[in-house]
Amino acid sequence: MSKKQVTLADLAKELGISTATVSRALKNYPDISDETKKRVLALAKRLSYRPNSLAASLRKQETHIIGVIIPEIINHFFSAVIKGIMAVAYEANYRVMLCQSDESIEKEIADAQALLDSRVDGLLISLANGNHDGLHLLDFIRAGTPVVMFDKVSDNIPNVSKVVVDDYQGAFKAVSHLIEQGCKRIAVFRSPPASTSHNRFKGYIDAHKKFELPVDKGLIIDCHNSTHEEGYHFAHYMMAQRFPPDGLFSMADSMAISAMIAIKELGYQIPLDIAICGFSDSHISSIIDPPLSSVSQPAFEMGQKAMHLLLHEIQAAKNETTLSPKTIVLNTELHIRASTLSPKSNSN
Amino acid sequence: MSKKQVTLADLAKELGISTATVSRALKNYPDISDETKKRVLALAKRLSYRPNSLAASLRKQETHIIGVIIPEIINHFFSAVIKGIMAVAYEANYRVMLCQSDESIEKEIADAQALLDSRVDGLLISLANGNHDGLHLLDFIRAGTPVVMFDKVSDNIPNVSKVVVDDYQGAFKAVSHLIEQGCKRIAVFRSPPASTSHNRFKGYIDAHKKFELPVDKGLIIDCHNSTHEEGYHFAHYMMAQRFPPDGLFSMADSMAISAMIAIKELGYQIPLDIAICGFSDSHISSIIDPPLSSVSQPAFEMGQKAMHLLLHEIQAAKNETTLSPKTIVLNTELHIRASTLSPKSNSN
DNA sequence: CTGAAAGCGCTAACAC
DNA sequence: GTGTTAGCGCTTTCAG
Repeated sequence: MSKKQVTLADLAKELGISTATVSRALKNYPDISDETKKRVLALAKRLSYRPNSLAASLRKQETHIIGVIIPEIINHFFSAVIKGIMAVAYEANYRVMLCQSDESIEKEIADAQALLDSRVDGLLISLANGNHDGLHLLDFIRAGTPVVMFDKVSDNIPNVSKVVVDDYQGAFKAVSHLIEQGCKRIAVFRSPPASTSHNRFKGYIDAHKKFELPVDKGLIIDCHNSTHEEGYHFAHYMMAQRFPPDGLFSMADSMAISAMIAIKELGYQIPLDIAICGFSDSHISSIIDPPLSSVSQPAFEMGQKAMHLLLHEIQAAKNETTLSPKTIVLNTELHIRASTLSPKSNSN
Repeated sequence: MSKKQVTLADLAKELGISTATVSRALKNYPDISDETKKRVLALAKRLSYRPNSLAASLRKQETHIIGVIIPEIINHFFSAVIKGIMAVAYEANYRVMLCQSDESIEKEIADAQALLDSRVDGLLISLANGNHDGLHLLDFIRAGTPVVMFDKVSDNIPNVSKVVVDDYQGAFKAVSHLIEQGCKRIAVFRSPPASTSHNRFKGYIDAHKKFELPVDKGLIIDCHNSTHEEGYHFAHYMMAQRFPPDGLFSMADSMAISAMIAIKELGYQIPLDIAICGFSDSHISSIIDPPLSSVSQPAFEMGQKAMHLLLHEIQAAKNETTLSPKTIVLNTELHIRASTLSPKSNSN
């Protein structure tokens, strides 16, 4: 297809030297005379020579490419993570092959397989929702390719480092705050099965325990995909109950925001009738009316940290050493805004 | 580094046949006996053989990887485009190498170079801001690697297909609408130099011409990066003028939204004192108060179309044929909401 | 300081 | 239906 590329051999022939020398000259090896180096560089430039990374990768058994698999790219949180990953990757001279599982486990597996076949030097992955433990990642371990998981992780893969936020604490703080504001019946929009959702739910439960508040099972609402549509739908469902909640903890801002819209349409006041707290602190939360309280997560930093970890592991693998797996837990922060600042707390 | 991978040769030796046969068996070639095929497949599975794409790519001179360069990933528009790209790529069994220029021309050039060295089969790019014509892309053309530009494009590269939205019409409709609502002095937040910004500005000017409304140079506000911060800042600047505008056309929703916040804080009413229209129709526009009128762009579709075009060109390049470059222009739609529905139109 | 030669893992003529 | 062989373009011993 493409016009014939110019290769080391072409340069070598033209200069009457060996490809080995040309290769070394281009790579700025110490043992090459300035003279040859200059001639090679000049010719390479003149013929606009471009090294073939494929060939180098095949030979060196390393690609300087890392694979990234995320569930969904149209998502402020994940795009921020990717940005963090790419920032570090760029500095370290690594390229990124990006895949999106679309929350499908099958696609995630297929993508991982393809990345493995591409001989990526490492993999960064956030698991798709669902009760799967990511065992297909063992193929990477077996091949000696480092894997670092972030955000939605699995505990069933030995020897894998992870970067997560403290989902438990975040949820615990959020729900405790709601209770302190006087909420007695706090509904929860529970995201689909994933480590994050699991830990946040524990935080929800434990906050209730701490304040000795009973948990009403009827207020636990399981969502399938954390979309705006679901938030809207479940808000209606929730407020139509015989004893509607006076607080809502939504594990995703998207749902929290749509719920707010639905609730306002229904004629309820926020936070007077129901206080609402989200998770992720998307920029939008501070903008809507009333401003939405939310738990913020350091997405960009998560990407950076994950990539750094991976680079270390790649380095270690090169040296045939093994690092003991690390788990980095980043702090969440509860941003309290009007949607939870209830006068109820006074009348309490 | 990695444990020794199992190769075709390993399978061949174990089975006492040649690598060629193994290769053919795995690829389901017609001229292979069912017997051998079965044996090969079985062994491959047992040893969990994985093909080395690197080697195949080097040999076949095609990688089944496409490069994508965008200015910024934390951006609803661009992530939606990427999603469109990846959806089509996945179906066609292509991988995506993603780069982010961060609106830096130098980084864009470096990324393009790296992608070229990786021998991607094609490139999809949206140019970084600034008055540059993307001439570095000629390297791809020279190498016979197809390029398709989208959104922010350049007209100075011959033989390159493009996918854009009708920025001119979008802006023209938006500004015409503002004028019809009674606005007499319409400020514009002009995004940094780029094809999109250029065309939208033309639409702004021509709408004024159509209605024989003079353009006040003082109302043309040049932004550096279309951020929320800028929107906020320039809103203050704009309203502090001796004759503040009664309309605002912002080339980015981000700025429009922050401007709304600033303007409300200053005590002005929207749209009574000033009507506001944005561009991009981010989900947020329909949520804020008042809902923001905005010009929507079909981002996902843009990604799909661009990838389809690229696939065609890759196919053509393989067949040594050349397609005449195409430019696909997608329609924009003006979503009219409360931020521009001014009572002024009645008193007119 | 430079060259010869082997080989990374795969595919595609070309034989038989 | 299967094997032989020659590379794809690069890096890296090993020799000199």
